[in-house]
Amino acid sequence: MSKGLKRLKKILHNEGLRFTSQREAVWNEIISSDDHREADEIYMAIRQKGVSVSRATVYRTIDVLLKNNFVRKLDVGVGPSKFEHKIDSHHHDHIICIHCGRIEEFMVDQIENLQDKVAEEYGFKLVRHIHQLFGLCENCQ
Amino acid sequence: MSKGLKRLKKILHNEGLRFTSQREAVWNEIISSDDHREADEIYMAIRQKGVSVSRATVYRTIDVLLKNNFVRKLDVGVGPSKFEHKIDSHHHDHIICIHCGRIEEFMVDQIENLQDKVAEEYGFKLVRHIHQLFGLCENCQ
DNA sequence: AACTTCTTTGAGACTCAATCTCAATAAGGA
DNA sequence: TCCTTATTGAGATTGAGTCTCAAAGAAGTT
Repeated sequence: MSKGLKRLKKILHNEGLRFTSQREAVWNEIISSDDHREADEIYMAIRQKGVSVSRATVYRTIDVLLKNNFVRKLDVGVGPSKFEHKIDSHHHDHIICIHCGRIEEFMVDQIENLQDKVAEEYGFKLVRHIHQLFGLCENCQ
Repeated sequence: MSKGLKRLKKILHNEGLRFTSQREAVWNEIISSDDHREADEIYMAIRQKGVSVSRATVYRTIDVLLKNNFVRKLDVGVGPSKFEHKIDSHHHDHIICIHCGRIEEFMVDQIENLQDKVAEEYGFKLVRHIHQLFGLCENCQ
């Protein structure tokens, strides 16, 4: 059994959930790509491969993965949310082209530290953050 | 005529739009509060005051104000977007309690500068950004 | 003021991502 | 294998936001 599958089983076990072929298919599809994809793209990709699954199950499985921090949800401000797996991937934020939709990832330690400081100042216990830069990429200016 | 009303007329003129009582009412309602309110709250507040306006017009007017940078849209991750006016208000980002919904504003020059640097690195011309910290406020921990 | 043109409004239909329903199915422990 | 309980899926539903289009109204022109 692959390392990834073991992780999925562990997550499901921790949540008291059952291991099903649908959940396995969603998991496999999500970890198979480093793209930022919407739920429907993931759903279609699974069906393309001949596995039977419903949209509802895709959304439900993504919710479980989100809750367990194996998937990151990305609201790009227009249209449906996008998702990316977090396996072997360190934290990063996004810079998004408002014209062509291109998404690049960035990570600046100093910003992360300043965020922590802000949270502390306001007495907040930080859980997550959204940091997205919107603009025009070099091809769209 | 108030300074605010003059501004509204200027915006409308610049966009080639007409000055109407509905647009005036939406504008007045928005600048009358420093809260972060959703479109429907603004709509209800206007009607409460006896002014007749439709939801569609509230959304349409907010769009005009957004486009002209007199209103900031705030997606808090759950439920409808919230709006706040930007009159006499400098730029800021938000730290949001995921339990009670409390919203505080913060602004760190250093973060803003680092963002500009990131955009430059990636060849992006920055248009706007979203920076939201989610966590538990002191009362909800 | 009256006329004309063209924008705006509003009630309600519509969109669409996401969630919910509930009967049928399947996981997994005994 | 049986039994209990979670899961699935087709389709209904939700809800924020947008669109439609006939009627109302703004603002320029005479």
